[in-house]
Amino acid sequence: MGSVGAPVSRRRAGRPPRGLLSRDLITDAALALIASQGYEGLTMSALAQRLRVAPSALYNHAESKQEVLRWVEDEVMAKVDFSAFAAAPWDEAVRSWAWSYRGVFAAHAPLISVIAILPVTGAPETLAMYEAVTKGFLDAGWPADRIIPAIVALESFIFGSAFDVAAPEDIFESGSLGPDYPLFTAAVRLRGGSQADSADAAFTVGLEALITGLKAQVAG
Amino acid sequence: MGSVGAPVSRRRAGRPPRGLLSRDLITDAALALIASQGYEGLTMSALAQRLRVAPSALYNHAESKQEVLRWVEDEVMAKVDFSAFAAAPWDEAVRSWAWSYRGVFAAHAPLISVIAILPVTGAPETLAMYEAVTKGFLDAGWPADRIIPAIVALESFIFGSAFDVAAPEDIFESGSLGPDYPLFTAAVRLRGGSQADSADAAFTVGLEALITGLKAQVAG
DNA sequence: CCTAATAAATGAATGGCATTCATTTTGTGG
DNA sequence: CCACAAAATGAATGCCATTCATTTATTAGG
Repeated sequence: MGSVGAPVSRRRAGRPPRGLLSRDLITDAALALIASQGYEGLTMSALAQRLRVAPSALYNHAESKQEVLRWVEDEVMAKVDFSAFAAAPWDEAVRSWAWSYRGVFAAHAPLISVIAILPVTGAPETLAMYEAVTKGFLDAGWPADRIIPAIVALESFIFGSAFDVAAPEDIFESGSLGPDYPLFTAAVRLRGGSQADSADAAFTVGLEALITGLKAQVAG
Repeated sequence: MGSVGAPVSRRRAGRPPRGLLSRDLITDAALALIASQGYEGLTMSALAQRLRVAPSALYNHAESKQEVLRWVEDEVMAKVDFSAFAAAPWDEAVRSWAWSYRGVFAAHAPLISVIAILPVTGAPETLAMYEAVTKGFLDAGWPADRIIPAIVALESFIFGSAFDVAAPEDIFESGSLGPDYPLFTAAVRLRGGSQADSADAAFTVGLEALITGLKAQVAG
């Protein structure tokens, strides 16, 4: 081994004695990369470099970058806390789950456009969440045929709201055009606090409205 | 294809007698390209080809592809119908606007991640919509400081739902893992009709819940 | 224990992409 | 009329995901 100081001791071609890669190693490296460089930094080259491997080696384990993204997705989904559905009353459980869900995906916004149209097949963490949520609805007396639409509606709101968290401070600044839109401009001025606060406020408003409205639908 | 005559009569270098490009021409070509090839097909090369111009020529008019996307965005936003806010009662106006909004963006899902965090500065069509919506809320007796959060909440739901429209038929198919998640699998089976129908059903459920819930908040 | 098949690595392409730049030509303002 | 700005071409550039031939090691079968 490296007597020479070994700048980056090259590995010669050929299968190494013990495997250097696996789905888990790749997924972990991808998550670390995303955490430090964001989704822009997630390239197959960067991933390979972090794993001290040639980029082409990744393709012995993953079919494509899309597949790596799918692995990341399921791992991220596992961070969503749905435990409240096992214990708390329905509205409290929905509230707790939704806030956790939004928080997790606010840090992974680029995944949303992928995840929202990705079949859950082969994503056990995702399925575990849906199972627990479904059970929570059933236990609260929901008719089975109303559950999936309600979950989808909540998820849609959560995904949309996750984008909002990343919005810049001046998202509603109309600039020089302001005077042409006086009512809107005035309403925007009434927002207090930071963008994070505004996003939280909008999320609260929407989530509480959904909870109220859904409850009313199922009661009626 | 046709005869061999004049394959693509090359234009020689140098400024042409009359300009071949403009913001409007580029935007229209981009929209046409998106309509026929989707967002994958929207490349600077393809755009240039459609405009019968070299790719580098585009950069005399647009700073980047991102800028072209911003032009497209405002054009797309202009298709959203918010006219109901001028005449109809509040809930009917919200309903009409939201359905139109979702419909427009279902065909432009890749724009959502851009638009959701893009300042409205310099986007007159977008501002016009916000102004009309704000006026509709005010006319319905909403307190000014509650309007923006409510609009943001509705928009979040609309954006999230627009993704859902493009979801594949088998999005909730758990495959071989099915038996491990019996409640969820059973609930999914109760969905009738196509994915489009399911998406519509979820949108109806969520939108009506939001309308009910928001009305309750402002009344209370 | 040998051997054939398979798995997993390297490194050198490939082709597509957005973008830049030198160059050429033309329109325009002083 | 002339200098400069504007708008085109075409040839790079560099990054990216992905493929392929090649090499080496492990493993399964006889």
